[in-house]
Amino acid sequence: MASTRRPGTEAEPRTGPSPGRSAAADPAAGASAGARPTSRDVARHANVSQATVSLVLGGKWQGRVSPGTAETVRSAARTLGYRPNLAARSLRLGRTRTALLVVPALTHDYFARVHTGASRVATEHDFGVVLYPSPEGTGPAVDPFGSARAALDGVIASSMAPEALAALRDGGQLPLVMLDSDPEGDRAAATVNLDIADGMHQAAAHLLGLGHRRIAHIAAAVDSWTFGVRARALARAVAGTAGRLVGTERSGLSVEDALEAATRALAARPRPTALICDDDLLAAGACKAARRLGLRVPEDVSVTGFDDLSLATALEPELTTVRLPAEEVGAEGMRALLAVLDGRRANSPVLPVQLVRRGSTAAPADA
Amino acid sequence: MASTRRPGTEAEPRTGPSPGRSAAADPAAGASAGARPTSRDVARHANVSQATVSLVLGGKWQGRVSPGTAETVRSAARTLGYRPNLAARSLRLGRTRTALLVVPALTHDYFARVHTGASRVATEHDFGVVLYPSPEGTGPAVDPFGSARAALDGVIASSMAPEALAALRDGGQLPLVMLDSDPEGDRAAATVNLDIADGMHQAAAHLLGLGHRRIAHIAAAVDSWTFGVRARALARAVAGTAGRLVGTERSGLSVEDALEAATRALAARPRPTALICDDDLLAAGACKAARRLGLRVPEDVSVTGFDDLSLATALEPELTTVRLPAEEVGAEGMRALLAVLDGRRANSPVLPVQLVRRGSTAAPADA
DNA sequence: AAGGACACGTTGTACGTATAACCTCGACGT
DNA sequence: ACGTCGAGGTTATACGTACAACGTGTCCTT
Repeated sequence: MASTRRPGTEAEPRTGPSPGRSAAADPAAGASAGARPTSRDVARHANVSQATVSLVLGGKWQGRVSPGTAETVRSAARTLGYRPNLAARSLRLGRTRTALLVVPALTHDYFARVHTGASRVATEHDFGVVLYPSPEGTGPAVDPFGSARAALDGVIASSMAPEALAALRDGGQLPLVMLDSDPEGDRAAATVNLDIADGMHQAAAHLLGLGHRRIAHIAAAVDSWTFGVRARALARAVAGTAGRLVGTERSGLSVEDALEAATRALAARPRPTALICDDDLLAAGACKAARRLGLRVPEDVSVTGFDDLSLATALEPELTTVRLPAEEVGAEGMRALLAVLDGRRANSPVLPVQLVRRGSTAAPADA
Repeated sequence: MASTRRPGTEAEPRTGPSPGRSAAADPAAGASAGARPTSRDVARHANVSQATVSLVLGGKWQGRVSPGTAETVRSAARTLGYRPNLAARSLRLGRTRTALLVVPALTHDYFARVHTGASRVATEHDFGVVLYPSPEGTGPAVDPFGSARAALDGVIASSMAPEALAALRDGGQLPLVMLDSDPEGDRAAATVNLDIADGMHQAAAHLLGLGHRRIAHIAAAVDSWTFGVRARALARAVAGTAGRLVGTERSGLSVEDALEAATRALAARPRPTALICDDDLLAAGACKAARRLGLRVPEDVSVTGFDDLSLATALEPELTTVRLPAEEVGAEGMRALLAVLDGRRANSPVLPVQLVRRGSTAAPADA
């Protein structure tokens, strides 16, 4: 009792002439081997209707199709190598199971990791991720929904500037999950944040505990929520202690820029004994600056980074830095988006961060 | 004579009942503001047929639609905020204008740059790129076409191992462009390669020219065409010169692994005076190893890298390395794929590479 | 004056899928 | 003997778009 044969399903009657299709255009037509099989081909092969194929392969056949027929259909699909046409499915369902991930720059290790995490969770849920390499060269007015070729179900945006965010929401009324962004400006359905303030507190406390009293801040000159938090948290962490913030130098997010900024910071007299940097890239530049001034790290000047990029352990000395669970941020962002799309209540976690003590910090010599 | 009014286009006669759609399901229905506008909405707004809208917005209206009507249509589309439904378009056209990019790991700067380049060219041609984070955690048998949710027009694969490549081609009969891969195994429609051999020759010649005679190779323990080329090219470059290859240590593609490998290489007696590394990450590890052994770079041992990652200039001393035009590789790959899809003849360029001399190499002390 | 030829649109499909609504049996209770 | 009911399917759409094929008036040629 493998399959229940039915009459009347053998010859698929074409409902009418099809003037819109010139079959003579394709010289290879006639042989059925060329084109990709459709659900109708599977149906023909299994002696059932296309609807049955859809039911079986869609998993909704319980009590509507007999187990034997279901297995026949699955087997036919397998032998034909059937893969559903995603465009057709998306058109029918109005959903694409694809999310847009907007990041400032994929070449920054942090965002690459965020992508990895988001992509992993997406794959687990049969979802896709398409990247939007954020408006750096093309100007800020690029429409993500124009350039992202895929139809989208939702958006995950990391470290978005406020104005870019506005453009995003205007472009499409899609569910939005924000990463590393101001949780107050809640145009988002959910937010995933890191406890950046705590990280900065840990870094500052670490330096203060070592005896540092003159600390300079190498700040990222990027208009992003996360860097604002870092500056404020550092100010608060130092306030009321024996230490002092003896300068803030703003720098672009590159080693070269940071080298210049740190050189300026180290020109102050009395010289700061520690540089607290907004990013590991900046910390790398700070180390270079120190050494060019004839100062040793950490003996003459301590340096801390932020993010714990792979760079942190490639440098020498290895960077003391604040480790951010980047992949987890991406993963949680995707989970939140999936929850929203399911109509479930998405939580907006704040993930903990952890100072990692390595070789770039030590007690100051003059303490 | 702005627009030619026509009778009979006012009331769009619904061709029949639509039992497949329960309008009562959506409580917000009735008001026309909720849903995304379709080309038919634009047509209604502009008093033309949907076909005309398609012609105008598709740009194929020359001589078929009057300029005035065309402008009316465009204006209507603008005010309604019309965006074509990509799923429907893909279904109709059988093409998606989306390419799959397969890379081993996006967290490696090189591949992030390849993606950037490919993505840039894609955007210029109104194409999309979806990433396939290659089978590292999930095992090598993952089907890229199952996990990539988008329907695809073609595939660009970088540094693919042979067996993974086979799985790729079995999965879908899509045009394939290979990057950094064996040009002989031409299952690909086109290949984009770097002149890796020349790069290795430049590095070796540089060291030999400085007077180095005992050179060790820190080789990447990755089964990839590009690393095979590096090893063979190095052997050839050194053969017949006053220099000698005094050891090859294989290492995983991480700083930690490279540290161990380089430590082994530097344990040889007489000690090599130069380490030539397959990758900047490995070079970073080599520098760490040297310093832990009390050796200075470059005074006691010279180190060269490969790729010119951002890491190269973050280190101190900055790495002498072979610069690879990563973005250009991605861009050329996408151009080649677009050419193939257009039915044009795609060329398979071999891009030049350039040694960048920095601080990690110098003449040996004992020369 | 007749017959194109052209400009400017329109009507009608089909792409492949998912599902609502319908149909056809055999079994079963009364 | 006959309605009824459920199991196990089928038939008929519609999603939104891009054309192929087919009208219309209008002007120009012969």
